[in-house]
Amino acid sequence: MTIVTRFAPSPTGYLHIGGVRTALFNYLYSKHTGGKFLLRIEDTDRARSTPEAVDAIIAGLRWIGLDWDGETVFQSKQVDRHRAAAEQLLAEGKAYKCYATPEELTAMREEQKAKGLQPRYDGRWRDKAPSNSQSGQPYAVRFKAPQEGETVIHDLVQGAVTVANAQLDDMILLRSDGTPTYMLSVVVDDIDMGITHVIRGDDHLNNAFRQYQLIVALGHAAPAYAHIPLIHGADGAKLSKRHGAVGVEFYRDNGFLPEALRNYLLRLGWSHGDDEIISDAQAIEWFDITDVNRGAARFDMDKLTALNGHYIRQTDVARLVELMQPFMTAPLTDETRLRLKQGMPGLKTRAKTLKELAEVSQFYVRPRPIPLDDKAKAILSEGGRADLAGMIPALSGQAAWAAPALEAWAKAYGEQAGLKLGKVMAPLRAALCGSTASPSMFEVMEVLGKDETLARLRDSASA
RNA sequence: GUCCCCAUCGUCUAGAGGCCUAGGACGACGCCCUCUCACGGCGUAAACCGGGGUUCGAAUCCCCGUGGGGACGCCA
Repeated sequence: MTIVTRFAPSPTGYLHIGGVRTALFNYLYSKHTGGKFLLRIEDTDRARSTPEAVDAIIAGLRWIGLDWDGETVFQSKQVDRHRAAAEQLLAEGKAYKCYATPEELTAMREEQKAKGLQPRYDGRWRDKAPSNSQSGQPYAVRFKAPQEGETVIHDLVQGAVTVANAQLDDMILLRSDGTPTYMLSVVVDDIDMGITHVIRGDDHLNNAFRQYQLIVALGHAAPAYAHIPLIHGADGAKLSKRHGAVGVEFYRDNGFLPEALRNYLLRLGWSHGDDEIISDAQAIEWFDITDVNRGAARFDMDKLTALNGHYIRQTDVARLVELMQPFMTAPLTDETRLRLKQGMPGLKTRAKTLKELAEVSQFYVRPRPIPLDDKAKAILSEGGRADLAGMIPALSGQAAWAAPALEAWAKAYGEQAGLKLGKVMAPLRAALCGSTASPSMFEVMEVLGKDETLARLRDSASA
């Protein structure tokens, strides 16, 4: 049997980071088993679905690198199929018409809550034929769910989960305006798409019982279910908008690498011994849905950031220069691009995000005179300027302009001037980089070149 | 409230009854490397929610409690 999984987000504005993990698990499981991974947009909530939101989901999946098989399915285009399924159940006596109004049902639920009961439909139209007064009125179609016994889901993650059928009420299949509900749509679409494994957030676990019954009523075998725990925020509650960074675009726009996010998300609720850095190939080889933990995991930005730093260090220089460009304040010229490529080995160990990488790289691309931060200014005013003035003539005569030669020069100069090496380097750093943190100054001087180096030093010495 | 799920360092986790004096990673702290900041290396502190069982033996199995989470829509 070929395994077919799907990711079925509803387009509500952005691609939720928890959704990305769900998609990742679906993707990985299908790849691991040599199956297919499908995408279905659950856009049946006409009020909330927008083309922009659909685009955000697709762009987000592309960015994170989760490709799906076949055409994207839009649930809204399948309504005829959904409605036909409801009609079938109605004809078979497995569903019935309910004439209760929304107001009436709200009142019913209020009453139940007041009595401390679980609010649920009381089946008032389950075995009742409409009277004459109702016959022309709008009605909803409800599923005639079994009321006795129990339903058990053998969940691949949660294990056997049992619920008493008495707990489940008769869900609505078709609204009074004739449109299908989510419960009906998922089931019909999963059948039509040949989904064998439903891997989704465990906020759907309760729904699974109803969907299972519905599928069986429609005469099909139920798929295997795997309800994975939700991602929680630092406070332990379901990750939501108030936690801040919930959309994938946040991570993309703040300089995270897709491979880092993938690796991080994979390790949330799943592990392979003590392995932390896991390649895509290893993930596909090792991942099994039954190994996913049952407890929810909290999202830890620090760990993601550390992982991102690791992947940045792994990434080759040329790719980093391209990736960091959107974070640069000005477009690169041929000269600055070359400097960045040459300086990148020293730059990339100093940044954990592309955004930071762009920041620590600024001094290579800024036009003279480069701005100095407060600490750099302090170094220059506390004697640094005079030290620089002394170095400039000596450096001007330096012929071999490569890091090792410059280091030899600096040591010799320090000895001769009675300055410790650190004392020689600090003003150079301040003048050349405008700060007190930088890559090795010898490397910086080499990359900048003699002319630019001396020009910057003169800028500061004379300021 | 009712139903369902969960429970190992601050966080992510390893752990399938003896391998556990509980391992790794992030974070924290200290040291080393060093022209600064990073990177890297070394090290320290830090956890089995509580109570009962079962067993020769329990982080691992069972029960109860407690705590946390999720679901209870003519939303998806």
